[in-house]
Amino acid sequence: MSTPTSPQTDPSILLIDGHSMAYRAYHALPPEKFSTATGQTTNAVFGFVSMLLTALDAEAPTHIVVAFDRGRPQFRLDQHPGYKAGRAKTPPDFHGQVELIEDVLAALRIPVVGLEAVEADDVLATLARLAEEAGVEARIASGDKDAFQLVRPGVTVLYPRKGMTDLVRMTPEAVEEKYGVTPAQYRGHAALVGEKADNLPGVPGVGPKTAAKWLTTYGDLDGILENADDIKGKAGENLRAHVDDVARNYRLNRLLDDVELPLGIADAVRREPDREALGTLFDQLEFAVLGRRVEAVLGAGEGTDVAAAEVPEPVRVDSGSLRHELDAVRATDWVAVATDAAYVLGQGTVDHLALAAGDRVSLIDLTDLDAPATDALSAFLTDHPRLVAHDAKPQLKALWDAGFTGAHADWDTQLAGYLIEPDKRSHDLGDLASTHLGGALPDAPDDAPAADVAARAWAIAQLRPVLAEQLDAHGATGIMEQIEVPVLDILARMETRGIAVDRDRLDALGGEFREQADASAQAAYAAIGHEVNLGSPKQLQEVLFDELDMPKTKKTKTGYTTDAAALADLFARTEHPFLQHLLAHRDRTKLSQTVVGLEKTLADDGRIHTTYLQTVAATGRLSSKDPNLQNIPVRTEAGRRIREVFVPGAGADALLTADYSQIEMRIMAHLSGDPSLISAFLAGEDLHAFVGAQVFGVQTADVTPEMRAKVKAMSYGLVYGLSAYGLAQQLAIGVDEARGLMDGYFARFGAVRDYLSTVVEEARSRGYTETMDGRRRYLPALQSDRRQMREMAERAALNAPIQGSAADIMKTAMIRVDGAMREADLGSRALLQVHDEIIVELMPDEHEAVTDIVRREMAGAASLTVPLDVNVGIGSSWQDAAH
DNA sequence: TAGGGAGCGA
DNA sequence: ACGTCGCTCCCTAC
Repeated sequence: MSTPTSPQTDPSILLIDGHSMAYRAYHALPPEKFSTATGQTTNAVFGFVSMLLTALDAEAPTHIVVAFDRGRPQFRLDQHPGYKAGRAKTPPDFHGQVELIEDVLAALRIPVVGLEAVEADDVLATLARLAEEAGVEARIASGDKDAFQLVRPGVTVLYPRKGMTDLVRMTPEAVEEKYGVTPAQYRGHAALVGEKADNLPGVPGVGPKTAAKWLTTYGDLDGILENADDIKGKAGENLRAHVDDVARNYRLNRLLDDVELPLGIADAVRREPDREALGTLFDQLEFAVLGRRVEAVLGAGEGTDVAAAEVPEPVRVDSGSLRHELDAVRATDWVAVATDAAYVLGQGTVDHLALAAGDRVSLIDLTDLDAPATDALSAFLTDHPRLVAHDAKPQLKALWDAGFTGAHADWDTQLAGYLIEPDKRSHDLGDLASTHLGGALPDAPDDAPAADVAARAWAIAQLRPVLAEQLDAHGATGIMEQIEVPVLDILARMETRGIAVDRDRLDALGGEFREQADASAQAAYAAIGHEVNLGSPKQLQEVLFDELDMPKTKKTKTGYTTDAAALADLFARTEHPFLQHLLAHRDRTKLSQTVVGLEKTLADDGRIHTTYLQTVAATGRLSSKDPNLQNIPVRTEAGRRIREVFVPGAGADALLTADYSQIEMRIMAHLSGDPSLISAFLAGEDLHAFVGAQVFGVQTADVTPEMRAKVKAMSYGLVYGLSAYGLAQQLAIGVDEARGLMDGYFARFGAVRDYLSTVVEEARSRGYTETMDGRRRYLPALQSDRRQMREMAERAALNAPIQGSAADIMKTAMIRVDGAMREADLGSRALLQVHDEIIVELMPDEHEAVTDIVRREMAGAASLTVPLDVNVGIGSSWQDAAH
């Protein structure tokens, strides 16, 4: 498609009637199918944006403006106070969507015009005239038929049909075809027929056909009115009786093409979108598919493809020239490294490696290097103190696999992007280049994939100083260098090592769960007399609510929930055995699936190698995938049996688990400075019993298990921004009782309440929250005037400093533990991290030393006003090591 | 193939 | 409307 900045031989302007198109979208798309997690309806936004993309794609305009109605149409109201009266009130969820559309347009850098007292179509009519005078083709996208009067050579109206992406091109010929009148006659046509939506009645009994016939006979409306007396029949009679109405309609439906505008055609030149803002916005709107369409339509910075234009031709390096090349880049400050590392069948491969420093880019074909050159490169990757990569972790693993065992990274542009914008879903190099370099990466030519490696290295080299400066501005340089980079290396080693699994035991367990699941399914079928897919919520709803006529549960988007809590509740009411078997089946299939997932990822070396993601959790936590080892069951007896299959591997003789005790509550005590909470931790008492005693006004010894459970739920809930309603829901108690509990809590721990409200207010005024180590999370939604979004952001603001500080502490602990074990020359290594717990594989004779190290280094990872207690256990399996 | 429902963990 | 941060599975509609 055409590029916004390149000169065009055929300039054209796309003029969009914002309100009419948004309104059409609102009614064209079912709102229930377009709503975000926060409950925001987005059907109008979605429809508008897809229409916009379609039009941009099809018309490739060089200029664009969107006009919105604001205030009231003064000129028409003056003449006809009833103008647009009686129109259905705009639905409440429409207005907010117009704001969102304006947000999208701002991110796309599309100029928006909204004038008090002037309707959008008058603005468009004026712009169409200006365009014509400037020799610019105009395309008007409008759902308002009045626009048809503007059609002429050089001015086309795009009128939406049914779906939003089907735009009919109304040229002069198309208008004649459809209405039997010329565009110039269209106003008269509309005046005769009338417009219900605008409360402008026409001549009774005169429809499009008659109006067209009269207009062709008499030329225009004046001609008709002059000859009104000659027109026969009922229609003629009606016309004579309604001449005033028709004249009024004609005056009112004229679009003004001479309103004063704040911009001209030259100001409407298309500009590069703000991709960063657009990404954030589309994330919020949950427009994943549309986001990709934007890229397809707008191109990833096509036309300003700085990277493509400027990336220097790489120097091809061979064994003979390698040393010289390494010396050349060694003399520079930072050196960017990129590879084509990939994993195939659990084995890392890497064929090409590119280095970039300043404007010099060199490309090395690793498969072509002789042994001395390989050694030289290996030494370089080991010793150079300023290597920067993008998403270094998988590349390091591949390089280690390929024999470059000392390869390391000192900086990572992906981590930098993450620290700057932790809420973003992905941090592709291409995205960073678009955002910070003003142009996208060139596509890799199919015939020369290695050229892409060179371009990536070059982009990384350009990005490092830019991102380093931003990191500084965000106060995140320390976190990058002291925490994230060292952790990246440790994670790479943990992943490479993996954790050993007793395969036979895992298989046996899977069979056992499968059998139990099948038995439960059979029992469930028997209870209702037929088979049904127990995994289908839809079919379950039919059974429960239609067939068995049970009371309806809480609504979901597509029906009524069949989740475990609802099923348990239904069982309490109906005691229908089907429910019990269904719940048991759910339970067992879940466990069976977990086992299958583990079996699938169990590598030939008898170990499972998860992948930790360091740049996805907005709070600073890690996540784990393929498989996720951070959600292995632990709460039920059967679930814990899965933990028994994780065992020490060859050479090791035990596993050690070490976890922080109530780290989030301790951080809460520290950050709030609440004296009661602090003294509870200092006294080393059972926290929940202590809090229970305070809240219920009894001795600690008299706190019942029920009281303890309630207080525990509340304490943790507070960290997440729990409401009285939510607490009531969870504890199955009344909202009043829940509120009483919370009041009692805050009466005793007042500093906690103060802290929580301060956190939110500070975040609101500064724009971000901060962990103890200064890791920020930006929450612009705190300013939102949409309550639901704002409250969600407020809860995130409550939680982020606490969850994030815990994450920082754990990362620091991992670095300290790893360092201490190496320092002591121990062979034991950490294998897994589960947020507040690490799992270490113990070598013989190292149990005591590692236990000491882990205790000391974890407890010492932060200094709080309360102690950081660490529980340690050793055993023959993950389960056995639990304490 | 993408999104929803469900469920596991901290 | 009503508790944060994640990942994975299956089903279903497209």
